[in-house]
Amino acid sequence: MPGPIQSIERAAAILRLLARGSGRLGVGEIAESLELAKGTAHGILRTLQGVGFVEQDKDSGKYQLGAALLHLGTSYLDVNELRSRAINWADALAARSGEAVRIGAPLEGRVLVVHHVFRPDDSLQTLDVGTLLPLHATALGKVLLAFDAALVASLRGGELEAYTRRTLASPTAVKRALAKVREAGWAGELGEMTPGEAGIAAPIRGHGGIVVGALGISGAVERLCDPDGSPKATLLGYVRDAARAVSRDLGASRW
Amino acid sequence: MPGPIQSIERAAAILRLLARGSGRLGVGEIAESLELAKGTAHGILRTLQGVGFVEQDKDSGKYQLGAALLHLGTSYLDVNELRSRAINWADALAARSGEAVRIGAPLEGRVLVVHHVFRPDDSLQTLDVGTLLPLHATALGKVLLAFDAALVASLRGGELEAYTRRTLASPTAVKRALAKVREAGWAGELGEMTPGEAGIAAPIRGHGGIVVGALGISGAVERLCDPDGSPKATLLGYVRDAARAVSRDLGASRW
DNA sequence: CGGGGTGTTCGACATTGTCGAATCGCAGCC
DNA sequence: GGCTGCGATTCGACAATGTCGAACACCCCG
Repeated sequence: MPGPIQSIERAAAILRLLARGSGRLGVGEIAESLELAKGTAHGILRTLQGVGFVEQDKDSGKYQLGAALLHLGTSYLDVNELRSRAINWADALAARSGEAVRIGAPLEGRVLVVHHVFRPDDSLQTLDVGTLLPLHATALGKVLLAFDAALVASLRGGELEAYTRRTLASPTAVKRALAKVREAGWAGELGEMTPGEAGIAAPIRGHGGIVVGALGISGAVERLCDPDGSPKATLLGYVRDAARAVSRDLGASRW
Repeated sequence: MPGPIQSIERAAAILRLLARGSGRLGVGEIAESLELAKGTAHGILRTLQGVGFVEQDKDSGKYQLGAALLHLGTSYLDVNELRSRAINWADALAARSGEAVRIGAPLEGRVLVVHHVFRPDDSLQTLDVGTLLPLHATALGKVLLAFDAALVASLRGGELEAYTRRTLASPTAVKRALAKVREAGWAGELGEMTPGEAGIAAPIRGHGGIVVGALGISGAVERLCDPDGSPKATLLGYVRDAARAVSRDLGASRW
């Protein structure tokens, strides 16, 4: 059995590289980052440009992601079953809880937001669909970690960035937190990603009970938590109910 | 000078194929559509699956677009200068006009929506970012066609689908309409894409005056047009003002 | 239980992708 | 205005890879 096709893997690596940081890189930078010959990198970039996956700035010569990816990304949402099943429950949860709702699934060692319902008020909010959130510092992420040993194994200690003073930044602390999540069946997060913001999430299960995603709300600590820091029981109940409903829709039994 | 890398082009073709229609296809269907050997198609799919660009349904064996594309698509939005420059003007235009605002750029012979501001009311709306709209049946598309001869050349008569009874479905009709758009400097659309809905759009120019995108509003005919079917002068003015402002931000002079 | 259809695997080999070296283009500096 | 340096681009030899026909595996249906 032959392995994967090298040039396609390399092309994908270039696209992922361009999705990080400034998003604009020269041929030399790309070649160096991926340890490729400049001619090789250039050939791949020329082809990616031809198919619209990459664009080159005429002035600086730098490359960046191309427009064709936007359509592909959006088309992915159309076929994503987790999202299809969860949309209505997420809308209902936002209305019921009065908070922003997000649905996440694991991707590249982080949480990919596949659906985002704004908090139903007039505040200025930005859409998170498509963004990658850290696993260890979000309620969604902790849920995904708690029920996926392989995901935990892929998490390296060096990657436990401290976003705030409350972020769990040691493997031991994360491990302990995950045990509690497994026991409780939900995860909370209190000012660990953003100061003053809290989150509550519950697992979404698919066939056979495997956790395929997480559903959660987030908002100001004062609105989501009791003075002692624990999540408000009513909100927690809403989140778990919605997650269970989505799970049933996905074919999970008895969750 | 060697040509593009065949396997990368083929991989891109597979992804585009999966972005159409049902979005789920088997190896045989993909091989047949792209005139590839089944082994070849399978090898490419296996690699795309490995990098997260494709997923395979365990039950049916069908392939579909993968989660990694969502993140790449969203990252594209972050580096898209047209969108970056236009966001605030689009928000302002939505508030000012009370209608939905969209920004589009050409992609694969259609209009790619790169930004969408909802009509500022409580009505249920779906986000169009990432979707592809037809060129001939939308105000955005007519603007892009009017100022891009190559785009017109790529448009085939057979592709002029009649979405409503008012859609311009013949090359002659489209050509005449585009001449008027060039002369007027904006495009309108009246029930040609969706019955009862109208659109008004103006060109966004970049360096050297080249049209790089279009900015437009859309809504019910009664709100956008006078009884005689022409766009309301105030709304048209708002659209042109906003498009000009974005153009200036993009470095176009004297537009 | 057998047949049909689809996904997957294998290995020969022809074609392609890789990469070192050279060239081109452009900007900045003297 | 010319030269230098740096980054993008091109080229062609050739080794490595991607392709594809054939066979196999699996599953569903009659």
